[in-house]
Amino acid sequence: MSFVRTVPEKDPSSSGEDPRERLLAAAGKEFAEHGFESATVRDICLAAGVNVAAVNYYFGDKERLYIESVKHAHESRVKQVPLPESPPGRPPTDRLHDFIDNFLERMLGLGRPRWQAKLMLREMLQPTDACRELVEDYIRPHFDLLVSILDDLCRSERSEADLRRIAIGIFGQCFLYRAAGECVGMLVPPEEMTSFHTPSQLADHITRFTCAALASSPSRAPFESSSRIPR
Amino acid sequence: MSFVRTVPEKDPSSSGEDPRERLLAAAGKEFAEHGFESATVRDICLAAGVNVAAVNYYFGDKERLYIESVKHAHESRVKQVPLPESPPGRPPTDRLHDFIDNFLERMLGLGRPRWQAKLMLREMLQPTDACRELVEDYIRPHFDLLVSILDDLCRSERSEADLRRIAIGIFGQCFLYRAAGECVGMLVPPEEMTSFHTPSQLADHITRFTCAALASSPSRAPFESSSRIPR
DNA sequence: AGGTGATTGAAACAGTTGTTTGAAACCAGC
DNA sequence: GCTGGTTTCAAACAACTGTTTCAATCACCT
Repeated sequence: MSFVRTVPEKDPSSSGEDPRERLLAAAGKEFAEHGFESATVRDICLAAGVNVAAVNYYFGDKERLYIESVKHAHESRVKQVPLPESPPGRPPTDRLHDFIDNFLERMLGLGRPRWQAKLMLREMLQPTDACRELVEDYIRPHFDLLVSILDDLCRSERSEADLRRIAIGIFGQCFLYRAAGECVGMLVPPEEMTSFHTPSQLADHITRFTCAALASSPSRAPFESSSRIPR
Repeated sequence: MSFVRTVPEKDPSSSGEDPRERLLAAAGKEFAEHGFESATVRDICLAAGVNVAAVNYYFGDKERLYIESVKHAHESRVKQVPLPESPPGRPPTDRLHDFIDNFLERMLGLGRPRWQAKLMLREMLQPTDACRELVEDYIRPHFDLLVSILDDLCRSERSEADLRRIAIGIFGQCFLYRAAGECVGMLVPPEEMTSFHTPSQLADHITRFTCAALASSPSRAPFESSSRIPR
């Protein structure tokens, strides 16, 4: 069932720390789950174990609480998971694999708190004011690193624009599993899901696929649209 | 600004037809824009130009109106845009291009009503009961067709599982532009956006990229992870 | 014309929303 | 003990939510 809302329980970890911090954490989870409009301050305060008046006292109103919670999730995410660092001299092929593996692990891995990634995903799909900041601080460094790896990989034989397009394609392949993973699970047999679509298997596959495409030829071949079908 | 809600105006096209139909159309737009919980029946009825009591009269309650509007959008979408049909004898490479071109045009093209695709996207990201039906009726036929094209393309030299993984990768590349297009626009220079990331340019790129990867070698090479970096 | 059932309309229902209030409780420093 | 400021609390606020009511209106048949 999908129309029943899950009632947030008082988080056991929501005791001891300062209430402002607890509010930020609880708000992040609730906003990630329900979005800005549908998440209620009462649920957030219940989960944080504070009185409803606290959000007004510490943040003024719901909107500022939202912005602060997005920033907070974002910052703690950056601290937790730094950009992948490959040792110098490592071949570009392996550096690409390191990058994709790291990226997928962060998006799909079970270790980290899921709601942080979910909150950021929500921002990307329905951008609010927090989005631009998010992209510049968090997405772009990854993007630039990926582009530079790809540039090394094809020994600077491709244009910047082409590299960016390829990088976006790699993002997209990772992205689909994070955003629409449940639907992917409906398209693929279950046993295949657990054996062929784990983060590490996927990293191998995407790396292999990308390297194969880049290795084959500089830019144009082998496809050149022969005749276009009218749409 | 992103926190201000747009007030739905009475749609000029909402006159003449039967109110049940107008409700379905208005509901689709509102649900696509705001989601199930945040869309209000009053806004929907205002946009449809009917009384609030009509939703109870025709559908019983908000939830059944939602399910019917998703189905309705989905059905009219299937009628409008059939699967791409390539003439017999057309080489697999071109059939792949036809497919991707058609798929991208449907997701990004300006001709069709945007909210229908948006409503379906919303279902994929946060599946409700309508999702499974949506995947089976709408996504899977596309998916199966793509897999069969890929199978022809590499002359059945790859396993089903491998083909499915490649097909999902293609979906993902198209998907990213639809779901997070605004963020892509922040990563790429504006002039590049209009000249390198149009649906038809993208279709060429993705087709070329995929063909290059498939052409290079059956399965394993050229990447084989040499040494793994611990995460 | 008159009657019958389907449809519409304005108003009201109870419950929830974000926000505010003003009095308690707390916790220093004296 | 008391004092002054900070923090918490239950209660109330007006606005909005989905839903229901019931009389008014409409279209159609005899």
